Amino acid sequence: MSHSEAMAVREYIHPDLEGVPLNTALQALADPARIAILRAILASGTGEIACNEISLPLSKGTVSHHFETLRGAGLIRTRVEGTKCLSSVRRQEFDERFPGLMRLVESENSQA
Amino acid sequence: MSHSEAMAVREYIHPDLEGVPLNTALQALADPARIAILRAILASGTGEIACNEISLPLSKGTVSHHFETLRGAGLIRTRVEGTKCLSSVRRQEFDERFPGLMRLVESENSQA
DNA sequence: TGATTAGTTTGATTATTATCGAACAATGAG
DNA sequence: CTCATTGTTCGATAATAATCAAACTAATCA
Repeated sequence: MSHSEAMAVREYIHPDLEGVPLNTALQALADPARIAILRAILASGTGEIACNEISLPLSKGTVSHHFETLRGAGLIRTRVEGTKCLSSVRRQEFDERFPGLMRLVESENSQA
Repeated sequence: MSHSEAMAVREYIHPDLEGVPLNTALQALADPARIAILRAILASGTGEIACNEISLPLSKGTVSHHFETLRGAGLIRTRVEGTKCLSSVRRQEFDERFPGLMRLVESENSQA
């Protein structure tokens, strides 16, 4: 492909929270791996985390899939930074849409 | 079987809410049919409902399974009343364990 | 330009969950 | 006792969802 041609820059779709059904949010949260990802982001100093920064016993393809699911449910926002993609929790928006939900994820630190 | 022999009376197991992991609760709630059942109970005048009183496009075997799942997650309590089994929402206990969750189920009246 | 890093996508496989119909069990009514 | 009602359980199937490995894309670096 020529150097001067238009090159599709990686772009992420972030849904409007108002359009996210409760069921979608609950389904996204009903997986231990995704809960672990959310907690890792929340626990990070910067509030942002890259896919490969979180250590889960999963292949990178699977981790990418979980990030995608969280994104689709309006739980995280992802931006491109060089070669990596930093994700943050859409805390305020999500809280407005589903009050109390994220707080539960945050406060439960025992089991899955 | 003789009339005087011990007859196993239908008995339901209701878990202690403290022992219910967040993940179990979320998974139980991540199904439109179960959300519909909870809403039907909450909307009923008595606060109790029998399996067959709720009209869903599902076989009775499947409905029974969903009630069982809700029971296992500590969301409902079921008692035997004659030939029917009346289920109610364990509202207060559930609210103490997972503040805000049931409220979301209750307030969302649009989609799934 | 070539190599490296980070993540995505695809295709296939496995695991889990939902679902049904039919058989079964318990209770109450005739 | 026999029948009707209400659920449960079982066995099988269908539909989802999770997972991996490998190929691919983009961006940076040397």
